Amino acid sequence: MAERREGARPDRAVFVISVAAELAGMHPQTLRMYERKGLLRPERTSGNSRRYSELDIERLRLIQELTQEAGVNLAGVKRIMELQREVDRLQARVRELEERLQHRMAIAMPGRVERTEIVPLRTLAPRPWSER
Amino acid sequence: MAERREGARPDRAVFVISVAAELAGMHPQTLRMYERKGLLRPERTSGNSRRYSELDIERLRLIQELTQEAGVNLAGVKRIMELQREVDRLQARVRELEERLQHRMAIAMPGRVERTEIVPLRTLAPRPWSER
DNA sequence: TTGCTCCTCACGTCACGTGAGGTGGC
DNA sequence: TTGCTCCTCACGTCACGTGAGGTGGC
Repeated sequence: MAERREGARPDRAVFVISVAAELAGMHPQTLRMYERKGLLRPERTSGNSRRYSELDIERLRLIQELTQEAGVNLAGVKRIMELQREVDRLQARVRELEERLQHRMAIAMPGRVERTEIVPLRTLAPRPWSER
Repeated sequence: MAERREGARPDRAVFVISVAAELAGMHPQTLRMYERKGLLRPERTSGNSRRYSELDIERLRLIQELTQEAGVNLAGVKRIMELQREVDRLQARVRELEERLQHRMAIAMPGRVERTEIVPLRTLAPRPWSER
């Protein structure tokens, strides 16, 4: 198995504030303000300098889109990012449940699975688990 | 069957702007501004006056909470209300899917339903639909 | 030393809320 | 007529972005 390169990990804090600001197209002071408002929390070195990850940069770009294109203020951005996480979580849960139900339907109606719908089982024999 | 009283319907537009503003604890001009920003859309009478429903009042109270307590601006409120609708929709979908799956499990394991988990069907006889 | 980092303070700009002012219809 | 409605305009306040200024460590 190949070893994962550490440099490729998007949560690895590798950028100093000047580089992060350049990558995001922002003023370094703006990044400090966003942190003060609780919008993101870059890591700190032992010398107390900020270190930003690739994920932090993505977060900065999202903030930029919300503030500049949509005109949302920072309190709004914070709430929106929280809600977006909730949406993502729920979407994953829906996918998981749909897959389980699809799976059940495949047992109930082998070869005729098109949608997850409740159907009467009366005339249908379940396919044994061991034959799957 | 009893007839539903029309006055009780929360989507019925019954309040003129001065009353709606009083109920929401706001200035009438503020309500007009919110409409201009697309945060809510009260009905209009044939004479072009606004008429607010109970649901509109609830929406106004939500806007008030987001702006005054959380400090969100109106662009943010708009986006947050859209995302909240998406969250509500997804939560309902999750409940629906969980119920369906629970139902399937009840068929597979009568009397032993605790969690929705995939289990082997090999040794279990399905409960006939007609007996439910 | 140079060029970064840290922080605080201040200022220009803009959004928001609200009041004034003038209009029109029940 | 009175009291509402409609609208636009203007002003005070505050948040946001950014620059200055002074500090400290690799």
